[in-house]
Amino acid sequence: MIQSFGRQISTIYQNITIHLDVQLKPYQIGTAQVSFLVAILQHDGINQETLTANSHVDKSTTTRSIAKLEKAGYITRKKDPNDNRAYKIYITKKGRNIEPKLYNILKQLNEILSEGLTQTEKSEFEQLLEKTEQNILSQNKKNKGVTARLDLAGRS
Amino acid sequence: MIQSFGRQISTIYQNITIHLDVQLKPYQIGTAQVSFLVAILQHDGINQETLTANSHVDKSTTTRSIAKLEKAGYITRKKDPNDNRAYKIYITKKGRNIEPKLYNILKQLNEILSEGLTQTEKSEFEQLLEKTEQNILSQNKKNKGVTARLDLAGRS
DNA sequence: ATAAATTAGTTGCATACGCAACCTTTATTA
DNA sequence: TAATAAAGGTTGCGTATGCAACTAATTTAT
Repeated sequence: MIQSFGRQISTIYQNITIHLDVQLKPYQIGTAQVSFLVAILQHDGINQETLTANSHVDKSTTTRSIAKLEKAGYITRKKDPNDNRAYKIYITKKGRNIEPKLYNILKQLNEILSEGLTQTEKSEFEQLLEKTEQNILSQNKKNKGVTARLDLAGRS
Repeated sequence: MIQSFGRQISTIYQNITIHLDVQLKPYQIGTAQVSFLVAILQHDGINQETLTANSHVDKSTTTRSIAKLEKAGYITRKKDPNDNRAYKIYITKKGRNIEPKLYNILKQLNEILSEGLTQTEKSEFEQLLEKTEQNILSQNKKNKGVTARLDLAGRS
């Protein structure tokens, strides 16, 4: 059996975005914005860098996703008075208003995904995903290090 | 705990593409082409429609991904003599040549993802992913049906 | 204190992908 | 058989995302 995990995860991911994009359409945001919006709802005043680090995405992705949330009126950005490079992100009233609807959509998604699984299976699944996530994250982190070292070696 | 499965799967997926894109760079193809190339390697002469159906992607994605594989010289397209609309996809010598390397990359990915899992856990994981995949696929299929029906209702 | 390195964030570029609209060809049906 | 529907593919558009190069501000080192 070739591929297995990778193929399965890819299909699930693509279909999650299809599902969420439909659910989120009334709120004029896309799947990409969800995790950022949730993070900001739970940590009002969080700075962009922390958002990026916690999301495991490229900082340019954060920039663009946050920009979209701001444009849609769910958040505002304010310069960090202690660091003129940095921004802090605050939720707006409009953002706070959709909080319950957003959580509902996410809860539904989880229920759809885990339909037919026992409670034990659900928690097993979460743990397996957690391990897998750590595995691939640390692999990619490792690769970056290797590349940098090779670059240095090339200079000699 | 909000999000859970969706967030985890998203992160894993993104990092799989990062990993695969690096591994596949020497062969001038991207992550998107892998599943198609594997399918063609295993079913020489498969038609595009079947590729689309088995991949659970939009047919436009197939069109573009296949075009890229053709451009890179790994496959050729021939008109189906029995149906002038359809194309059949054949692997080229160049395509057959990278088969072992491709399988190796995929095998490695699986090993990275499942590192530290027991054999039992691996097979559990696969089954859980399989269920999850079916759950979200059938949910999205259901939604399409509903939309279509609503459209019809609207005409009355 | 000043030069060099690092950090926070942005932007251009390339890839990927779904949806809707479209073109051709084939199948249905009236 | 002629009109209509459906099927196989393609293309335009919008969204998402990583990487590399860049700017501006802050730290570190000399």
